[in-house]
Amino acid sequence: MSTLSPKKQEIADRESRILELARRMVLGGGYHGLGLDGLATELGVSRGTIYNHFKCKEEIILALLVETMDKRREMFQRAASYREVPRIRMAAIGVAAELFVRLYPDHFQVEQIVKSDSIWDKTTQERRALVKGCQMQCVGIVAGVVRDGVAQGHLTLEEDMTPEALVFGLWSMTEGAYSIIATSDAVAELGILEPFPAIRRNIQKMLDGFGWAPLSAEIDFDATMEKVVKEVFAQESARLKQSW
Amino acid sequence: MSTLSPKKQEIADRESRILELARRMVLGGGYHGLGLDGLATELGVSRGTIYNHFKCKEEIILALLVETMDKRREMFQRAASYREVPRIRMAAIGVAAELFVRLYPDHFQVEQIVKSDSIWDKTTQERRALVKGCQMQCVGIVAGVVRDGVAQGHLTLEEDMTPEALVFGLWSMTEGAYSIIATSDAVAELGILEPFPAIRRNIQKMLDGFGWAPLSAEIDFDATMEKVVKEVFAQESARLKQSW
DNA sequence: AAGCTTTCTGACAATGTGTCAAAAATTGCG
DNA sequence: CGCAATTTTTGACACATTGTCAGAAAGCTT
Repeated sequence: MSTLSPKKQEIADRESRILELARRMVLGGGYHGLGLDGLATELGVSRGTIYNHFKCKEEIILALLVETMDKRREMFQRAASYREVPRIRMAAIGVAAELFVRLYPDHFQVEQIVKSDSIWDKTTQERRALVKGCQMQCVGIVAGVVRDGVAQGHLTLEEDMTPEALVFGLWSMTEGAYSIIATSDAVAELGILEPFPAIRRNIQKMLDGFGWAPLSAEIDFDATMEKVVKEVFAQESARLKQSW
Repeated sequence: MSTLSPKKQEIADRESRILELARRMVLGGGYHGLGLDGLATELGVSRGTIYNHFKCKEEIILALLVETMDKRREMFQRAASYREVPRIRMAAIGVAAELFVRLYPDHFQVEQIVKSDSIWDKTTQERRALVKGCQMQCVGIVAGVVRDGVAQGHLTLEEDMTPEALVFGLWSMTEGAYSIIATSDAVAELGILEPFPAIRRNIQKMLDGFGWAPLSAEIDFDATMEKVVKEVFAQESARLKQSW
């Protein structure tokens, strides 16, 4: 079981080669940029072979989504474990989210496709469960940090306000912001030359609004986040073209 | 010029019939739910006739987007003119945004499609300009209210923070939140039974974080927003199945 | 090497978009 | 009204793309 036969190995390798190429094609031209014919040709196999790996085109797209979502979950996990007060751990998760979107700029494109098309009908139950599970785990990690903040008395949530509702706000903001950035040049036209710092600031203000101590005015969050980049995400940040 | 000839009238009517039906089809099955063959058949014309109105399928989709965006712009305009302090006018715009998304639930589906696919290449310059213009007008309206808040001393923006950057935050939050709601049942699984009040609250907290007076704790915003619904959007809210 | 199993192939069916010459309908005008 | 000019509509056609499957090829086992 330790080593696969040459043929089996080739097949296993091909699966990731398919995904790698498919990712580039989606990045280039969205849903229609991914053509199974071109994909097969480029890989030096016939179209039928692709269908030995994935039941349909939509399954490939969902597989792409799972790949990056899983990577993000792992980064969130690492950020949430940072040894600091909850509010700073939350900022570390913000660093993770930002690094993620800059490392995998295609992720949001894939996400938009999955949202736009009625893809879910065609895909297998298993893969859909993978997506959902990853999503819920990410939310769970963040909600955990919120809970810690409440437990340590740094943050008091009004009645009928749950940690999850706060996470929903953070999720909305990042999801929306990255989506706007990725699919429109409106941000530049608004005179926002550096969107990422703008997003960070808006998020900080929201957490300030909830009264989560220490407030952003009391701490140099920029320096803190840079520290997180160095200590937790050294490897990832090295792969960025533009420096943090 | 007052009345069109019968034939011209028929053609003019058909254009809106196309859009109306196309909207339903997109709502049903996303990008692929809109089939020009079915569209033509349902309308009792041949496919070629559709192409007399729109150069391609993507143009139809963009036309759908323009229709609803224009409606939203108009609602934003009305909300921003509400005779109150800026922070409440901003809340009125929030009411407009929420009413809009509830009145036109298909809008976000269309928006996702436009974002996912590389649609822009196929469409005409004119219609793209319409979209962009509408977007910018909406942002301009909201930014104007922020400026009023600053001018009246209710809000002080730190240096290198522009009104547009704040609008970007609001835009991100609403865009992201509505997108999450529309395309996933994650919100319900998070135990957020009423997402719209949750969104309102998160937005209020962000504005609180910016220190925009009067703060949400100082005013009964729920009552205020209900008043806006009654006074500014009586007609629209009547069309809602569920009450505000 | 022969036989069995797995994998691959490419022609085929099915579906969908966009085009265009010919047909049909409409309009303008004497 | 009648007829010619113009506009509009039609549907067959060309082309592209996804998914299928019987037969071919390759791999594995003894």
